[in-house]
Amino acid sequence: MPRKRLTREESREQTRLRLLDAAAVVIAKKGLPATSVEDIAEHAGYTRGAFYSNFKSKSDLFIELLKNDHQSIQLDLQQLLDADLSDEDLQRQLTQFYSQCYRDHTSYVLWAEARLHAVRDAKFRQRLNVLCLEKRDVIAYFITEFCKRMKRPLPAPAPDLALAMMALIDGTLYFNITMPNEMTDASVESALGTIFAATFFGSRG
Amino acid sequence: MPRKRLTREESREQTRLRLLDAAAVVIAKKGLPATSVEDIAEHAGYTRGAFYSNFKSKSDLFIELLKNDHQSIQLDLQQLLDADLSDEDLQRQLTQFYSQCYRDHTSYVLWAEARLHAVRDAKFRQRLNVLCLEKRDVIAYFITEFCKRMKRPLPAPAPDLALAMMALIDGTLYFNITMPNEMTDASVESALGTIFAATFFGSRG
DNA sequence: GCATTCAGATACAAATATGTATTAGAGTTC
DNA sequence: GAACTCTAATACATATTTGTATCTGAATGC
Repeated sequence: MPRKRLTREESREQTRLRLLDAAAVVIAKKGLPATSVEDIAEHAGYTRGAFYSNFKSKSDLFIELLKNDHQSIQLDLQQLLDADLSDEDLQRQLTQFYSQCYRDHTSYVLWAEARLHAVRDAKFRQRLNVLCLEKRDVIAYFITEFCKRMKRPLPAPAPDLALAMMALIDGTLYFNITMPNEMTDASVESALGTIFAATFFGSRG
Repeated sequence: MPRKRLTREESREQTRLRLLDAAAVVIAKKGLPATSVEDIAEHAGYTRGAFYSNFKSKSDLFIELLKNDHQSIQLDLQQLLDADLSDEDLQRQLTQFYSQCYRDHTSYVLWAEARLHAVRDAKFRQRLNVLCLEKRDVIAYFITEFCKRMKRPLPAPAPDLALAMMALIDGTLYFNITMPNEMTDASVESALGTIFAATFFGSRG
């Protein structure tokens, strides 16, 4: 198998990506603080030299990792909300979206790590909040439009509701991950569905 | 100032408690994995010798810490729910309870650490789930009774709703902690109040 | 008050982390 | 293809952490 000869830039980019991928796996597995730079480099098939030549620090790499994940989530979500679906389809799609988006738990754990890290590191917190608020805004806009379409008043300020929904979904998925027998997939759907419907329809739909 | 002469048992118990208190502070500040046994001992005014003579491991101490916190929360909550308050008072008290219970952030952070640790450590997860489910049961029972009193059907299985509410509250408080300007105390009250009311009253109360 | 016992300090050995400084080797330029 | 340049490996010096093994001094019991 003839291995393609890479240009310097290509090669560097490949290294970067491999380091990022490796970091996601290792950090999800061991946790951000317990993950050494060497762990990441080694798992990617390099040495620490490669790491320090591509990133300033572990924190630096981590925020980039989150940004990438965030962007792909935002894209998926935006796409879903923009598609002109019937209410029924939309609800089904949204439910599916949220039960899939953390399917392998990696992404969930990374964001949980991030939240915890943010509590302690003000600079990191600011950068993370930017991402969270972007997500909030997409959801808030959707909530607003949805209520408009349903000809119902907003039951509370949309941005507040959006953050609350993010909280609700994330926390519920946590229970789904750590006690799948107590919070089954069906329970997630039922609980979230009930609360969504009650909040935005005013009664069970 | 005549310092009381302590018996061996008293002295040992004091050491234990001091280590636990110190651990809460340091772990909340630096995070569980980043906190060394030495950090804890030193902050309590001892050396590692004292630590290892009182606890098997950091994980061991940590679960004890959580148990203590859990017990005091359970007690407060139980007391609140058992008191025969008017619906209005109860709602006010509950709101206050939840905005106070993480007042200094320490407790919140410890539970966040615990959740993350639980994702990775199966043994720890089991022990933590016991605590979570105890809390869930108290809340589920309350939800059931409340709906009965209101003569309303349960909108979904009470245990599922209880976990969802725990998720909602915790996550919302997280935003309140990390972006207090975006999720103000007033926002917390408004968002939680709206969702509670919608879910359990079927309309805004 | 002397011998005993136990809480906690001290000493030690092994492992792991970090960041930088230097080096080797492959890509680039002409 | 020779000089150059950058990526990533290697070497190094320093700092932490861990658990255990041993020691000391203060409570206990006779």
